[in-house]
Amino acid sequence: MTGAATRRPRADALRNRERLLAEADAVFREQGTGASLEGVARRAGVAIGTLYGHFPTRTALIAALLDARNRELFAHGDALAEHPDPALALADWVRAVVRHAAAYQGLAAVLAARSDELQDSCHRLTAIGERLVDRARAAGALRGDTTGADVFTLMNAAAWARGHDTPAQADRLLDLALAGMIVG
Amino acid sequence: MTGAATRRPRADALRNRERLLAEADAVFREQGTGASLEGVARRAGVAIGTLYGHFPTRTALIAALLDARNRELFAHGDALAEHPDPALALADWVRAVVRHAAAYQGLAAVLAARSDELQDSCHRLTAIGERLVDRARAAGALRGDTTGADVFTLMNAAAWARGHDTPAQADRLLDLALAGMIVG
DNA sequence: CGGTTATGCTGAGGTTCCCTCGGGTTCGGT
DNA sequence: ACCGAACCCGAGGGAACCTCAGCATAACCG
Repeated sequence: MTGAATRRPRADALRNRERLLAEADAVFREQGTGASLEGVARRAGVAIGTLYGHFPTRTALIAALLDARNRELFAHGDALAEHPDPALALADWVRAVVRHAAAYQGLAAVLAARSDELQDSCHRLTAIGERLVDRARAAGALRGDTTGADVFTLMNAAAWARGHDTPAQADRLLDLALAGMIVG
Repeated sequence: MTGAATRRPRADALRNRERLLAEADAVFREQGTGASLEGVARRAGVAIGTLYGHFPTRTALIAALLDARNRELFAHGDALAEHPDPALALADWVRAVVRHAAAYQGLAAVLAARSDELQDSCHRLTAIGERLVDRARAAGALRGDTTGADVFTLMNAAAWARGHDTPAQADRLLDLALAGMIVG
């Protein structure tokens, strides 16, 4: 029943998938996540139907792009859980995620929408954040009743600001909010 | 040369303009600033060309909508300049602008783009903010080198968060950032 | 009040993008 | 070499954007 002895995926399918991911990454960096998918397909030398065959949804495409790059971010987050200074660790984490999420303009909005297709990435992300928040709180380094949700909102807002203001200005906002969150 | 003895504007033009503004306000509240302009025109009982005749650009339409409602906001801001507690005044101002800018989802992005069509509204807005910042700084209520630009960025980011998260969550973010900005 | 003229309205149409789907193609397996 | 599944193609129907040539009508004038 379950032993479906599935056939090896076709070589051209793999090629096209990689090509699409590469071009989508480039286009989204240039024009944001709202860019034309027909343009992506064109640049990848592939028909539009092929793109939809691999990625039924814009969000699915974005999710695939993120998956490919999340390993190191997660590794960094796990390492930070051992960091001697919980407050610094949390701040470092937030800044890392913001830099990551600002890769494509418009990504923050996609993440904030919390669609099913991004559940995996988001879940892991919030789990790490939650853990760092708990540790910081235990160390008495958190002001008031700051929660993991607050951290998530802050990361999204800062990532959004990075795409609509100068990065330097967005970083100032981030510093401000972190100063309000973390007891010096 | 300049004495062109211009003719009075047509009554139907004025009617259509008002109708368009009213429907645009309703539609933008429901669907955000990205809503279909053809839908707005339809709801206003007017052809699409009429809409473009009055408002050559989506941003121009938004600017007209804001103009109509900015009087009270500006009045509030001017009143706050006399408030006995400069820190409270600044916080109040930020919160008021954020509530205002969250009327339509997507408005924050439009404001952050700083197009010429919104120059008037934005200029006045930042001027009031700058004034309140200066007063707060003079009273020693501001942390570090916080600037008017920081306040502007914060307002935008918070307004964005309001449209993409729960308002309550966005307000928590705002409180956090204000706590980081204002010396208790 | 009718005529004149500027002002404003209309809606078809060119363009871009979205997404689907039937038919043709190509690859993996034998 | 050949079968069948897996995959690719691209036309095409929708929606929205924006323009523009021609028509309608409101303001002005005598």
